[in-house]
Amino acid sequence: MVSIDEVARHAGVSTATVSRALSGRGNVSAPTRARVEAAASHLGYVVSASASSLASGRMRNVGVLVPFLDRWFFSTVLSGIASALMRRGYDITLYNLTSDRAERRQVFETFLRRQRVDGIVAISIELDDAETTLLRGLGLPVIAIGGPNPHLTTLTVDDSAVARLATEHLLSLGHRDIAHIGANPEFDIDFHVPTQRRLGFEHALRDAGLAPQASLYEPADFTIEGGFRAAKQLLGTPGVRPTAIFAASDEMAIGAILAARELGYRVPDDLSIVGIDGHELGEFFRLTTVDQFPLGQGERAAEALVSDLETTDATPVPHEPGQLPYELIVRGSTARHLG
Amino acid sequence: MVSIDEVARHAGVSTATVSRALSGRGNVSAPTRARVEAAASHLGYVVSASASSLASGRMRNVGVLVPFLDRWFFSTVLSGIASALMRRGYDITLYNLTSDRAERRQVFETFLRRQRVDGIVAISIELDDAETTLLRGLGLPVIAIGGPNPHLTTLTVDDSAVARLATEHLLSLGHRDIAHIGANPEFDIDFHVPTQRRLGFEHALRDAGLAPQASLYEPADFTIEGGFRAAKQLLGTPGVRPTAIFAASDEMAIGAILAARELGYRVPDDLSIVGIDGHELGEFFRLTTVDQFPLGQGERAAEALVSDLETTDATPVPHEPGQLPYELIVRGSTARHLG
DNA sequence: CTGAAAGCGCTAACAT
DNA sequence: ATGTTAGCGCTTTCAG
Repeated sequence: MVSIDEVARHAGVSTATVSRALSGRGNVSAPTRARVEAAASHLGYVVSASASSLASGRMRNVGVLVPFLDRWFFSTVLSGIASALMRRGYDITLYNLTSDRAERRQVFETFLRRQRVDGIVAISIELDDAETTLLRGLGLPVIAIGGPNPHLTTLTVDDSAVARLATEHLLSLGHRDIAHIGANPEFDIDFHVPTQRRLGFEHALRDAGLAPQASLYEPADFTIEGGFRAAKQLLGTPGVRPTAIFAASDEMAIGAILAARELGYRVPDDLSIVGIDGHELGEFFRLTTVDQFPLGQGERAAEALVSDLETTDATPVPHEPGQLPYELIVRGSTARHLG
Repeated sequence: MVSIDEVARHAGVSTATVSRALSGRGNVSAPTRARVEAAASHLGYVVSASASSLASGRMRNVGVLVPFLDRWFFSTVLSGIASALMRRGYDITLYNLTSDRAERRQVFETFLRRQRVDGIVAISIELDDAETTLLRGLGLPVIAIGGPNPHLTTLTVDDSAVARLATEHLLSLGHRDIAHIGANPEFDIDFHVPTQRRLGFEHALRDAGLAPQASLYEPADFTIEGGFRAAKQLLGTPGVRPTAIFAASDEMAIGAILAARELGYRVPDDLSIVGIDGHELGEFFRLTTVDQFPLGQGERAAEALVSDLETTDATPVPHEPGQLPYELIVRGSTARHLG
């Protein structure tokens, strides 16, 4: 591997100047910089990450914490993060936090403490107190996406407002018996996103003078299959039949569409279905949804972190939480209820 | 950050001994090692990655090249790689190779040359010659998954055999007019996987004494939507109507199932459909498929790479290419054709 | 604007 | 089995 000395020799300057010219920190005359750059690219020189990091304390690397790699939402956010960081010249180190407690501890106690990263982006991670403490103890800037964590700088949509918007869309179409597929009100108290969406749903109902009906709740796990099962349950059970379904994720909404079809309901004629997220398959299924632009969320988070990192001020830029955009996208899965 | 000196002081030994005790290289008496470990964990010491790398030349980090982050197959393979590497104590840095030529060059010419990784796993990347050369020029062990690249050590299923198996399944059920959704025979010559699958399909047909019929080919892009469109086309066009569809990916097969339903065909009664991959939604759609166990592929590749890395022999373990397992999973999307 | 030189925190000979 | 010490390749004062 060609090292900085060779470049220095070729350019007829000291290694210090090469370092300055290539990193852009410190003053170098234009002609000198040009010579150095020429020599570097001629020799194919690239700064060694470990040597540079050791000397400077900067890693040019950010860690990303994800709970799942193979779910659309997470991989899409990750994709946004990756492209933004690459543009800024940062590497990205991936930490897949499984539900295995021991493995998770490992990540916090060992992997993240190797001083490999300048900062961390955490995607929709539900951290327990011990983990939050360890994370903060790293002394690194951390930006969380989704599911507000009071102890971390968080970038998130207002999940409650998003759900309210989706519900109000249904209400404005004349629906009154609206079912809810999503959080289990009994067990999911710790999971912010599902719960916030459920609360937003109920909020909208109450604002319209309607009381939530217990029989119209069906919990599901945010997958297509889960949504399918829940919708079958909802539509198959005798009693009050919903004219619309609010699904707390697009994947569940798609499952619900499939279930409705299978039972012989026409969507949206017999049943309206709305989702949340902005899933790539939404268009294909003509799904009305509230898009939260996950790709953009990833990009924003990455850019916020990098600004933080590259801001020399002692005071980091304060990010006001919760102000991510969302938008109702009306497609073909919802229609007026003429009751 | 606590450094090695503090640990040495606490344990009453030299830094060299601490290094040896913690890394497991070199001899340390059991009691000394215990003291060192106690001191380290007491102080919360973790070796600095950059210092260790600079001194040893080992990074404990592998780079992963992926073309897409948000497609099921790739994120599943990635997931397998991540869990295997984490178990072995390796970090993983992610390089998302987009189709943007300039960005790709950046990855090969800068990112990968920072000496941040000990080795590379490339998932189904179609590399041009320049890129292959740059990759080999890194002097790092590289393992590719999928789409045999003659210049790289490759782990891949025999895509042609996989496709043949899927096709033979249909033939054994009595189907004769089998449509093909997948590679575009004219334009996809450079893409190994689609092409190999098409060849396997044709191979099986010929072995059964059947000639491929041009009108039963419909190219698609390996997505659900693509499969949907292709199937509509195939089933809607007057002329020879296929009794079965071979889809070169599960996602396209799922799209085809949806298209068939929409047109009023019952699957499998009126039309059999088979896919390839082992997609997580396969069970939900009762899709007959040939599973190639992508999670396991990722794990295997990671483990092969790590063995390579940790083998002191000059001669790296030779991996015979192409011998990954696959298995026909018969579910409900295929049935006998009683012609 | 540029150079000399002292580290950054660890590992790996080489001694003992 | 353990200690001593010379780097690893860069960045960053400090001088000039």
